[in-house]
Amino acid sequence: MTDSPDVSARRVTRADVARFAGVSTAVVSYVLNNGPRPVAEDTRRRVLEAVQMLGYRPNASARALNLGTTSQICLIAPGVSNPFFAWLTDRVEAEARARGLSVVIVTSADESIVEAVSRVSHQSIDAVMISNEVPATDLAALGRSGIPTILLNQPADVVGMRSVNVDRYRGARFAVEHLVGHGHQSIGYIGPVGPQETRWRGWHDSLESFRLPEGPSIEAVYSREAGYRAAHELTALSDQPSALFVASDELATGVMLGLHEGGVRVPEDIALVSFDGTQETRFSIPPITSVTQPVDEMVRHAFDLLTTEATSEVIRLVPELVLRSSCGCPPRPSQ
Amino acid sequence: MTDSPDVSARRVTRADVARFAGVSTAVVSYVLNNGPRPVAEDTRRRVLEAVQMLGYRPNASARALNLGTTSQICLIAPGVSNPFFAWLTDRVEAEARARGLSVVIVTSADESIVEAVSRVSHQSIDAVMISNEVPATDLAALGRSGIPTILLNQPADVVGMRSVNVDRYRGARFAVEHLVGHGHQSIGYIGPVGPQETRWRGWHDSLESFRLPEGPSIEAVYSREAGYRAAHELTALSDQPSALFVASDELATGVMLGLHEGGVRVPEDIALVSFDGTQETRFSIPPITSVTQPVDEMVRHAFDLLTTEATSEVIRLVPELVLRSSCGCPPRPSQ
DNA sequence: CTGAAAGCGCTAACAC
DNA sequence: GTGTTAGCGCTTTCAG
Repeated sequence: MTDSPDVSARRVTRADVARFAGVSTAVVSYVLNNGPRPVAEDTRRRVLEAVQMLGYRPNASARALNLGTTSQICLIAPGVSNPFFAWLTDRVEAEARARGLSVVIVTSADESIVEAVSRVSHQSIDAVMISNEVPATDLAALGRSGIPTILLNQPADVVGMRSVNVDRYRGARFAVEHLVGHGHQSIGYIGPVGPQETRWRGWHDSLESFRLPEGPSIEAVYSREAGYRAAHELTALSDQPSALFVASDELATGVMLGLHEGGVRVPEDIALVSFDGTQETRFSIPPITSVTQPVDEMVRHAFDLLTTEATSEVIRLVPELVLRSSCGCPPRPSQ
Repeated sequence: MTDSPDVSARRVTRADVARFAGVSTAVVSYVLNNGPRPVAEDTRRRVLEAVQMLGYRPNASARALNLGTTSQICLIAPGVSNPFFAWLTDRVEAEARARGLSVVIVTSADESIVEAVSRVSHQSIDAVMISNEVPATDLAALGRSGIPTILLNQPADVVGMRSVNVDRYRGARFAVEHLVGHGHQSIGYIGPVGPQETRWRGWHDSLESFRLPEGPSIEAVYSREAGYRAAHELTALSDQPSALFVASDELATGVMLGLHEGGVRVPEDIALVSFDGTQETRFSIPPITSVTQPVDEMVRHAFDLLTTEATSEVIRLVPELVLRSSCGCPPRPSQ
């Protein structure tokens, strides 16, 4: 009646189960996989019993080898300490689980994306989702890996590459339009700067459409630190903007502290809108108005694309501006 | 000179490489694995060239089947949206990568840990690290999975189970001692409550040692929401404590907002110390004094334990109180 | 409804 | 220094 098998014993295989149940190995497979051939109810029971008794656990590697599929996908991301990627990662894991897949995570904060991809290509993985921003030059190497790949949260459309992302340009415009709509005439920007940067461009073009002067634009990479320093730069400026569009929540966290230390109050002295819409924005002091990414939807689409024939399909979703206190507009009570 | 192989072609195997290079499959293995037999420099070059030409990528499943090892470990955690687990996950991934392993993540926020473990046990995984708090009843099932397991960040010591964690009890005492040392006589607690809860006990016992009355203790699960609500409960109390020990950073984030809304200033009206020491504490407003976990060290020990003979070894590290503004003591300039 | 057997792609004895 | 070959544990076709 001992149900915990000897630990030191050779691992139980399908052959052991077959022997114990008095059937062939094929039947064991039929039972365990519910097919592809039918099995008599009685036999099935015997097999299941043997499995129990022996404490048999199938060997996933053998199965993968045979089937040519591992039921594992890989998520490449800069890391999960950034709350947006944490959010994304949690959603990817949940969705994968719902579809019977598991997720291998690969962080590529300090190494090139090519190396990350190459590392992944040495594992047997059914598909890869890349949520890093991939430099154009690395794209070719990426495609050559041979593994079905889908770009997640990647701003640029890439030829021949499936991609699910959010229209950051429009998101940025939403933010600026909202601020302008509430009377702001001088709107600054903190984040990656340049014509390649969709959020910067959205901010820039939007101001142009409104024939407003371009507020100060301070370059910052995606980190709390960078936001913090940028805010200090900003408060040192002679002409302060009345509002600020910050390219990510993570940045915004740092910006808020920097402004606070500089004696600049949000939203009284400066209105602030950020981009991402993670949990942090809800519990920041004050809570931050943020262009919120439809992460659930994005992830669902990504998985759907995986089971799709089309080799090149781009899905672009529209983010939504969620109002909280940081922009000075009366936010809904609890958001 | 076309180096991108036909996509629709059957995947190239080691046999193809061998044929192309005019050697046996064994030699290909010897080259690719740098052993176990020596290979003539010239032959090696030919093989490597063939690999290049054919775009050969080894099949990890086959390798795993043969070797009985996958070079994958699994990290079970409640999820990465909690900044502490995000931190932990990033460190685990980095350390794994440094050791040539990859990590599959399994989130078990909404399912029982037993199910998570069972799911993991159907994958071929070399080892599992569990950073959830595992109910005692589930421990047996866990051990029976047969996969080398190590408890990460688990407060309780478990017989026959390797474990790396932090002395939360002492950590909590550090927090309270610090607050008492700075004149606080009424110190409250927010977090999981009860004699099982090491942080609660640390707070409780510490007050007892100082012969101080027990401040208000408000139960809260680990979420920003819960912290937020707890803070509102606290501000509604007739006798406010002058200081607060909060069981986690994530909770603290919510608490800070709740206090803010209740018109209670930190640290002027109430000093606050939390537990974990994630990035968020540095960029909170004000920055939060926190009992900081030695995550790097913890993770390194965990991996070391994996390659260790000892089946039951417990490593308990000591956290460190990192001073910031939230407790009202003059913090070092930039921490 | 059940069984025998041929691989899946790789590693590493073991021969030469 | 190189080649032959027997598996690793599983799935599934093809015969019964």
